[in-house]
Amino acid sequence: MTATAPKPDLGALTGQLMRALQEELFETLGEQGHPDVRPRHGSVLAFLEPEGVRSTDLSARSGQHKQVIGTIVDELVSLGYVRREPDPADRRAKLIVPTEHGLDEIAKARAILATIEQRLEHTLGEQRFATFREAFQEVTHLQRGWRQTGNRPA
Amino acid sequence: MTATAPKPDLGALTGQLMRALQEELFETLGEQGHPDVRPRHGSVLAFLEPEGVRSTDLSARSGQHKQVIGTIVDELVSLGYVRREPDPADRRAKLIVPTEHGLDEIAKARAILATIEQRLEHTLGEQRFATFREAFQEVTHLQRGWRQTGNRPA
DNA sequence: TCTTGATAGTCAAGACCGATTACTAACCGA
DNA sequence: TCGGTTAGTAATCGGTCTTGACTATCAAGA
Repeated sequence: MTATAPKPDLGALTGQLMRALQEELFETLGEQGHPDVRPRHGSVLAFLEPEGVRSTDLSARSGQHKQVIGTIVDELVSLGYVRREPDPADRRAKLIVPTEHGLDEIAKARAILATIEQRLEHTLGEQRFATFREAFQEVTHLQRGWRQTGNRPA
Repeated sequence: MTATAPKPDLGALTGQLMRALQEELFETLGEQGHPDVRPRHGSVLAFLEPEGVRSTDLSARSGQHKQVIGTIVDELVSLGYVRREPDPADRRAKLIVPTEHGLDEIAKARAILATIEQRLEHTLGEQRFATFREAFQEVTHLQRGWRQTGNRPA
């Protein structure tokens, strides 16, 4: 630790936070009976619903290509976390439905994240954390739309 | 856009923000004469100093394994962004020193990030953004140390 | 001076992950 | 029924991190 930069840029900061969150989440999940879920599986598991969700919806929600979603679902099927069911409303489509094991993972992952947030809330203070949380959400939303609102004159 | 989850978890949020930041940063860098820098190069370029920095320091600052830093430096050397110089203080060590081209990239990257931050500041309001920025930094720092402060009783 | 343990950097193999292109089957409106 | 669109799959490629091992050097002490 020679000398820490006085003001790390937003990009570096975000990358460091994501890595740190992933480390705690997946390490703890491993200790709680889910040692074989990996970060990329989050693109499916984090957006599932008990009744099932279409691959295309998962793709839109997570921002991943639908091909990537396809391979992730393949893995999760063979690991016993989800199954594919035909969508009664559209014969082309399939619903990705969580199994019992999948529902357990989803619940545990949410609990771990909630614990992390509570720890942060406790340290930062309730008011400060709530403000941060809200601003974070808004910043993410804004930045996701930079192509429209940003500096695209010419 | 079927139905957006009411409160996306901190992990998903962070991932989305990072992706959005990367898109704008590297797309703009490409338009400004640096089309061949990629996100991973940030682990070196974002932490460089004009006088040079050791690989080990870059590793510690970025959180990447030193082997990864080594390959990134290889790439940046062949792209003309940095060069390796012997460290006069330690014959084992080498200093990673930015070239003119590298200094230009670093300056432009910082300017782009600064522009993004200014845009966010303008939308959120000066006070709110400053609070967010500060809390973000603290949250990242806290989460990076979860192994010490976290729930590690047994 | 000689030893010993730690540190700087590199090599090599393997696992992991996302992007791209192309294709089939089914939908839907004219 | 024709034609454009959408859901999902297949196959491949390039990029990225992880792990373990190894060499050279340093630094501290017997």
